[in-house]
Amino acid sequence: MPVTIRDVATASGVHMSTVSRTFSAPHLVNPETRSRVLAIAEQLGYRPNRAARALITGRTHNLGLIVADLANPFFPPLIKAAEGQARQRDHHIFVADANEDPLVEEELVLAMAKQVDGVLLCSPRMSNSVIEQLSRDVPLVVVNRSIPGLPCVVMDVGQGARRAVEHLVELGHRQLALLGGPRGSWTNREIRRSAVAAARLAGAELAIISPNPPTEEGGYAAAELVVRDPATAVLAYNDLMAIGLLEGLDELGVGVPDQVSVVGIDDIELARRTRPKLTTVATPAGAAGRAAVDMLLQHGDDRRTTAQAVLQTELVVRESTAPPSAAAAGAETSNRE
Amino acid sequence: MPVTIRDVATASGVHMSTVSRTFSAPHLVNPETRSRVLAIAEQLGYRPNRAARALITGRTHNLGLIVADLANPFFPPLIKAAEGQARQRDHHIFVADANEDPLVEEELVLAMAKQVDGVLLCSPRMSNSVIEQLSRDVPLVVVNRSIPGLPCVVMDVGQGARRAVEHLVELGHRQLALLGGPRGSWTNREIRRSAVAAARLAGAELAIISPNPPTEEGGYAAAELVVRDPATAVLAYNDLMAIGLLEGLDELGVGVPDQVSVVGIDDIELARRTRPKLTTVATPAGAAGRAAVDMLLQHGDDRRTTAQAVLQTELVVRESTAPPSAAAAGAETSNRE
DNA sequence: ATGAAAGCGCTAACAT
DNA sequence: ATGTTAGCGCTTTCAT
Repeated sequence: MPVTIRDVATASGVHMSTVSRTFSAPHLVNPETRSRVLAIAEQLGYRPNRAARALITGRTHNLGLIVADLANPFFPPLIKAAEGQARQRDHHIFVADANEDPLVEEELVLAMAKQVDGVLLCSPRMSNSVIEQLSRDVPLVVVNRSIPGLPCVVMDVGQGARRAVEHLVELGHRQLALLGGPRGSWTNREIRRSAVAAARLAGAELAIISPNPPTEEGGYAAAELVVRDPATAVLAYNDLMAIGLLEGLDELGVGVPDQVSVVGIDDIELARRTRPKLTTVATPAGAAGRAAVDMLLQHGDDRRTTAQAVLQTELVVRESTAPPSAAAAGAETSNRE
Repeated sequence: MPVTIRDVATASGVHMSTVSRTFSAPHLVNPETRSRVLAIAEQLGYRPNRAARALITGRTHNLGLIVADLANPFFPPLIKAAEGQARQRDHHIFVADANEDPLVEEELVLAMAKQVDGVLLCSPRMSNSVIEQLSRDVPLVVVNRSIPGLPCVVMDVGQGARRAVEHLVELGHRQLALLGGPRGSWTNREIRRSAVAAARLAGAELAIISPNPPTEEGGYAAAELVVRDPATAVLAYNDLMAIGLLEGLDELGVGVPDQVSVVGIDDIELARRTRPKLTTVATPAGAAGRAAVDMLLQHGDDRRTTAQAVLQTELVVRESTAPPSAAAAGAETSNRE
């Protein structure tokens, strides 16, 4: 039923190889023949079978993209940017959701391996060694994680976390809390490391509440813990958690930023729309997606360069941060009511 | 570099075909040989090349899934459910984002055609005829749209819209507005049709504000139009728009539900978290994803049955709807201030 | 139970 | 500029 290269060949009275050339190396075929073949192909509705072609060329013109969780609004902009970039380079992107599960992640890479020219691993939860292992089967570019020897695209969340802490300290906060993300997250470790260092440097205390699911629910559920802590300001692993925290605090009657300041990370679309609007560390998701695609595509030609792109982040101050209130400040000496 | 079936054959001292059988028809091979081959394959890290296998069997064990917009939170639950179902059936799902663009959509289907056993088209923006055309190249299941002769999974949004209108009327509203979605959306037409009918039946007026981008921005931007309209209650094309509208109205100092009631459609996660919590028509996205996968998979065996699954929707009343206020009710006779 | 051979749709030398 | 041939990695008759 599907029309093959052979059908086109017979119908246009040339050999298969000529039809093949018409598509993959047009300049090698007589213009007249070419247009005739093209016409027939069009008329027959012929479409080259990319899978069959890949079997021999070794290039599928497909890229795989695996994300930890499709439902996290941080990813769609990254994915869309990657798709746009890939399209420009005549490639297609197949997305798959790993469900925050390292095993699923691994299985997906293996399943994709032979059908794509490379895989973008976004915020992988697998161990470094598993990723290194996998990278022998298929070219990999890792996003949101740094692994020595592998091409990586990371956002400088460490710098972002530092800026966030500095911002809070400048406002007068001395008791901070960090709402950590999931285990196995490189980003989480980076944030914690920088936040701890920055707090120490500024002479502020930093309580760590961790691990938590990197979701709104996670932030929402953590609201109680935050309230029990003497912290007057909290930095969350990502915007989703920060937003959940906002809701949780509101539910508990704790005013933001009056009683507690909240900072997120990512600057997802929604961060502009909360009440109060969320102060957050903007990460360039779109740029990361494009960079990752570029690295994957050029990595194919030259397997030696394993560049590590570091993208800058930026603190966006909105309404969820303010100086600690007199009431809260007093809590350090007197008891809370 | 990649290890092939031939490598395994030589290493285990049997013929390729035996290795092949070990994987695709284990019962046809001697248990001893089988375990030996399996051991060697494991040790060599052999993975059958699905693409090569597909060339001959005609089945890739991959499914394509194309969504109108990955950034719409309505889709992730559907996608995740579809992936789960596919995994159970030993299939993988490749997702792609059509960017609300019919042309991109078509291109994606064509690109996927030979690499998947079928494609799930979610909320397609293409014309019926284009879809019908494409369905000759690759098995298609359409979600959120009804096309005669094609297997479809639709949510009964018409019934949902009717219930929403009835709910509003029961509360006492007589001036309603419908915030429509994008052109080319089957769902949009269904909603409009049912809402109009239900309003007429109930003796209420229904203004139609359309088309709008089916996004938060779309709803936000429409707030002004809503305020100019005498309507005391509005039904939005989806939750995203309803939430945007909530924000827009808030910005304009219009209280919800005190001055205007708002109803969404979809019941996305976020709808539970807005302030006020959104009254909405819940659509069973997960069930739709699973049903679509099932249809696609059984459709492969039996091309004649083109079932149309209709999934029920349900009105979820939360806090964004209330009786019209005296002030607003008075606006019909006196002038608004 | 296993081997031999043909071929899926296509491309890539190598001829001519 | 075009045809011939071989073969990518795998499955599937058909023999044995």
